[in-house]
Amino acid sequence: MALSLYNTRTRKKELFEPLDAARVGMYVCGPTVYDLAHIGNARPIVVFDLLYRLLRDIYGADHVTYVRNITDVDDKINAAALESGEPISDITARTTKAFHDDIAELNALAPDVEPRATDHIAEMIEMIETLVASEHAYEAEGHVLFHVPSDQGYGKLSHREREDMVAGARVEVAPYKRDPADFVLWKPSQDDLPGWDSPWGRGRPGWHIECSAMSRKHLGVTVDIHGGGADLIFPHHENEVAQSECSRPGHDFVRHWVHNGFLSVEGEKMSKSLGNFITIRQALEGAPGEVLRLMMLSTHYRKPLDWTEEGVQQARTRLDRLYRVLQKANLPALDQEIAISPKGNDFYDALLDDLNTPLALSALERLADDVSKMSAVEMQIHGIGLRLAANLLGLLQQDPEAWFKGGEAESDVGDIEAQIALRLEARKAKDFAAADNIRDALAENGIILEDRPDGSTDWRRAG
RNA sequence: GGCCGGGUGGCAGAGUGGCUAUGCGGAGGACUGCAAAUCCUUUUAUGCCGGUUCGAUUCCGGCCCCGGCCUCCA
Repeated sequence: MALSLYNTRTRKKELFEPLDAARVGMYVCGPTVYDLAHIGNARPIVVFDLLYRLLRDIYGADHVTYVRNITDVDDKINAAALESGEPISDITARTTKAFHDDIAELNALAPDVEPRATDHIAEMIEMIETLVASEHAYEAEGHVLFHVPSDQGYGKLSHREREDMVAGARVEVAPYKRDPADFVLWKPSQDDLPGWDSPWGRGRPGWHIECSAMSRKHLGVTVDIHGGGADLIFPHHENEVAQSECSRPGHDFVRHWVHNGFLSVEGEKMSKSLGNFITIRQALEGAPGEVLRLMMLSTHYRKPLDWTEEGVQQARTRLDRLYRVLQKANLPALDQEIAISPKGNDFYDALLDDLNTPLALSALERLADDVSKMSAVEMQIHGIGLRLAANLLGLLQQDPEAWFKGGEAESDVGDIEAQIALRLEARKAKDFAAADNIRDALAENGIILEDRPDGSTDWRRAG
């Protein structure tokens, strides 16, 4: 079985065939660094991280290049700086750091290249110049605009007719536009805002041009996969296609367009006005990153995902159960270097089928169920398979002991064990009231006891 | 209005033209001093109306809802 992916452009699930299996490229639209990332931002991070892991597994880690940009020049950043007085460079540096910290908690691997828009101004200007020279773009009042009617193929990604777009336009059409659908490639910048010298005067790039320029620079004229949230299909990705293909006629910009569905919170669209905006950081206060990751993967990536407190709890329970099997299997320590692929089973096939993670998870849980019923020797062997499979999803990355007991300060472990010893003595003396008091006191501190059949007592931290 | 997704058991969420995942939860039982964990058993579903078919949740048509996008929100 081979990997197939849904392609937004053709609206079909297609066999994924890279241009060159030795150099598979994937570009994903990264964050604009003006504020903490929210759980909606986290979805594409997790989805494309999974795709990255899968591609590495299929083609070899050295043959896949994952590029995810950082947008560090944007009007929203300017607005944030104006409001807080914090220098723009401080905002972008601080927010980029926070972004990295947050998504590391979600077990997202770092991309191979993480280009910044401000490091690629020259490439953008060059592309714009090409477009102007070929009359796909024009200068007007210091702006450079892409002339949409000059692109015969415009609309092929989002499947929109130009007339519809114009009719539905909700923003005033700038008077200097030749056509209402024309969009900005370059715009003049005030002295107090970031700007770069260009053939059209001091200015800054439009939103869409950066991804076109950076994708080409780091992955070539044609890239195998370009991904992002479904809301980017139009206008962002449509415009990227226009710029890229008109500046290099005869070459496809992207072979497979992959878009993840939107995320809502407790049934409502996440928005600042509704007050249901959840940052990754806030979500991490309520649950470990792996739980959030499992939650993300519980729904197929193209479907809407409703983020609920109950859903997070369910994910936690599911993950606990998997870790319990791992704990029981008593596997040797993690060694990522020996990671072999769990190919050729229901689990892997589910992932190959357009990243069907809910189905893959069900296969994983069936496997876990089987493993938990095996003999100790078998359990070690098949337990490793279980862990490898989960690792492909970016799950079960921790040692089970650490999962159940880690977290808070390690210092009180001795105290917990002392209390357990006291309780055991009380139980031996049939003083169950005293024993239960100890257990209740520990429970109040988030420590749950589990008596084993052999008479010993284990403990774990409550989620 | 245009385009795109959805409507599955108490909840989450897949597959599938007939054998009806998986998880969470509920119920009963085993184990336990009692719990916790584990194990066993168990309950309930395919928005509405037609059509195709021996048979549809799955295919087709219509309808009703829900959500997203429609120029800078992942």
